[in-house]
Amino acid sequence: MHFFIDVLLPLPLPKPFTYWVTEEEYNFLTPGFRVGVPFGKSKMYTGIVYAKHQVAPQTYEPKTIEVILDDHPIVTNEQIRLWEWMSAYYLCSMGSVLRAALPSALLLTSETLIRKNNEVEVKEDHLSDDEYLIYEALDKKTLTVDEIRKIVERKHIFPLIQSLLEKDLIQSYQELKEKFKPKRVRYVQIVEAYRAEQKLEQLFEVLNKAPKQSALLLGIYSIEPRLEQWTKASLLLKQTGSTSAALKTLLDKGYVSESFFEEDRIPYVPSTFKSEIKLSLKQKEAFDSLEKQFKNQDVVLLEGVTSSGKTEVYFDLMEQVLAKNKQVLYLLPEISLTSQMIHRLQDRFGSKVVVYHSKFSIHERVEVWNNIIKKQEKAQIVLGARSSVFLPFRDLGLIIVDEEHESSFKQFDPAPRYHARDTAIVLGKIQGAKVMLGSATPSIETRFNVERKKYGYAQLKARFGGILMPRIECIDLKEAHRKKEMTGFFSKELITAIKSVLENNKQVILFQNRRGYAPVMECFTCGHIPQCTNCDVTLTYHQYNQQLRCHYCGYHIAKPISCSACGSNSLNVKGMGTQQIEEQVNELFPEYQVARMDWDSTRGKRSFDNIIDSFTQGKVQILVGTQMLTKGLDFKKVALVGVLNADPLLNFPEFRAHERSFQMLSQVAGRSGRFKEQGQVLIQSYTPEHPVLLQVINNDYEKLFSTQLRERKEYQYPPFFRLIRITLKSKDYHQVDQASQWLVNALNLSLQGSVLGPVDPTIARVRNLYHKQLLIKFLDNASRNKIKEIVVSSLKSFEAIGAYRSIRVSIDVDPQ
DNA sequence: AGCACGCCGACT
DNA sequence: GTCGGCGTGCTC
Repeated sequence: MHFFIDVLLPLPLPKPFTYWVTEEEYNFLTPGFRVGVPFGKSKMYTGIVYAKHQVAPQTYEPKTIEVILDDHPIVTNEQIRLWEWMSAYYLCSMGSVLRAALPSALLLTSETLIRKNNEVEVKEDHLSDDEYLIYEALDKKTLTVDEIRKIVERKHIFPLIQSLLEKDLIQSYQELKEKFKPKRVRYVQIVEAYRAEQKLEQLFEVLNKAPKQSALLLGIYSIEPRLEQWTKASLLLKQTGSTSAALKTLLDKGYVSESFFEEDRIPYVPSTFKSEIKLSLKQKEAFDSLEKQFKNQDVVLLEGVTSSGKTEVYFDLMEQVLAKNKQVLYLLPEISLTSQMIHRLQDRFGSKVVVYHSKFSIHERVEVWNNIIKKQEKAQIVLGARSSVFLPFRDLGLIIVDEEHESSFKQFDPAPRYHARDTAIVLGKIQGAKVMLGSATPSIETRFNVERKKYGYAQLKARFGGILMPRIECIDLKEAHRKKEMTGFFSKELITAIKSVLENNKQVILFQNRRGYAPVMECFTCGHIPQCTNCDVTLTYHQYNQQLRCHYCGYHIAKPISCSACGSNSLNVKGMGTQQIEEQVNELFPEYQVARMDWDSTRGKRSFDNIIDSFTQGKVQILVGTQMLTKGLDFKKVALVGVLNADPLLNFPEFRAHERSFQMLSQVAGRSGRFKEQGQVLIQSYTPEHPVLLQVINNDYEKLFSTQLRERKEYQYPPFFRLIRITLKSKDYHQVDQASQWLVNALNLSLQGSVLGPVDPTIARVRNLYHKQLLIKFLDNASRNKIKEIVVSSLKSFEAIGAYRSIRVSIDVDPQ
């Protein structure tokens, strides 16, 4: 009898790989176990058991597995089902899904180590210089391949190692390294023999000339009078002000013993929730309506304007699910995961909340993973960014997708290019959990699904505490320029409004969308703008380090003094970056403090929190920033929001541009007047009569929705049509040009001309690769599976063409 | 994804 | 000649 397992590897392979196992291993293993398996020439990989069977492969001889890494499966069956859906829906390999799903610390790979063979005598004159160098270095310790590379300062060292192996002078072996290490904390206690009162007194006498050691013993007693208990060493040292040297002496003398205990990296946070906080009438209505909707629907949209207190409604809903002892997943876009939000949730639910997102260390992620799979109480609520849909939930009762319309829920690169909201809905189906989508400005797709009764609907239309919606006005930049009423980027009206707000001791937010307004350097003489050498983009000017940078490939040069095209010295910074706005604000309002917040100025989480703090505390009166300041933040004293130019947003060449503009402007506007008084919003634009601006001013989502539906239908876009975008990349423009034409033709044979392109994307060359895109459009009610089958089979024939072999293909289902 | 292999141009 | 570049194909 033969026994086999199919193993998923974290590589973009088309299917699982089969390995031999023993009968015992076969009986022990189930899908979801981690195994270490040999793969390729020398590598060892971590894989996940996908299936087990007794069918011997016909075309190859399977290898045996190296090791079983855990005593229980670390992936649930439900997760594997979600992975299967994702791989089929987003047209990517299971391996890519696996790689995205597991915290990297759980995916160990092996390292090849080289050691000296001491059994064999060496005749040194038989060795080349480099060989001798390696051989000598191995005297001291075993080396990794990388270390050897450094020693001989050569790139290709395989021939050298090969030759030494053949002479039997060295041996190579593989080592799997566990990356995750539980945090171990030192505890101490007085040894049993000295715990009795008498003995302890004697001990103090013995130590009367060692005051530091006595102090430590006293310290142990004062922290934990029950001497049979353990005392945390770090706490003891801190409270007694002792050094670890003194403690070591006590340990060496045998008066004290030590032990290490595993401890969580995620600290315990007590809940400070006071149960008398009750929902307002409006909130209660929304809550009841949600409950009612969930009786018949698995997915419900809660449409609630900014400041309406959606969060409190979520919290009460979560409370109900927790009472049934089920888990809750609370999804937020990455930029909304601010400490403000985390603290609010922890205040209410204490240590039941865990946070999971990209800023977490790989160790913390594994801890979260383990706590969830073990269904620990301390991980009952997961607050996380899009990748938290991959966590090993046991018994999920509710998923909340807040800011449901946010495009950052869609992963762009690398595969799997999944949308966390849509994935959450599938996850909800697999887990039997209800899904709540929350937004002030729902995506057209979601709102359309409400319309056609696929989703339930509830709303919360009044701002909490009866705060009025802000007063929004547009300022005509054409007019302002004609009347010569502009100072830099600021119209007269905006300046007056800012002045009046500041004089009333209130705060101002100035919003600059980044799109289209990165600062560049331009030559006044010839008009040349420095370009990236690897990509078809202009280089962006960064003031803080005086560099020109490419945002696509990272290429950078020092700020040039003269123009590289004509040699003149008349180079100037152009474009409206937040930096220049900040400078102009400084000139216009020198007596007030300005802070700037964008991806350039806000390196790291700390400086982000610092800026937020100084603004909330009123140390700063004017905040200039990009969309990152519109998310998950609550400022009480902001009376005016200024949008410096709405046009690039409105004119962005993308079918969602109007929807996006509405969402962004509404959200920015919502920052104004969050407390008692009505806020003011001023939007500068060259096209103040633009329909979307009117919709924003009137807070008329319904109008936006109906207009968008009409346009989307007419131009064949979601939600009526579905999109799949295929991008081909190659070093050779002609090759990619021909190849993309071939692929369009091939696809159109089966898809009756519904494939558009190929076109050059806005940025046609990135990292020296030329891009071509094609777009497949198909009716929403067409057979999705059939179309995807056609795509897959066409790509298979494509890859079989030798001339196109070096072309890289990526598929984006439901592109943003 | 690695990683080795094979073929090519640029040098000591 | 040899080193390193890059394109190609395979991995149970």
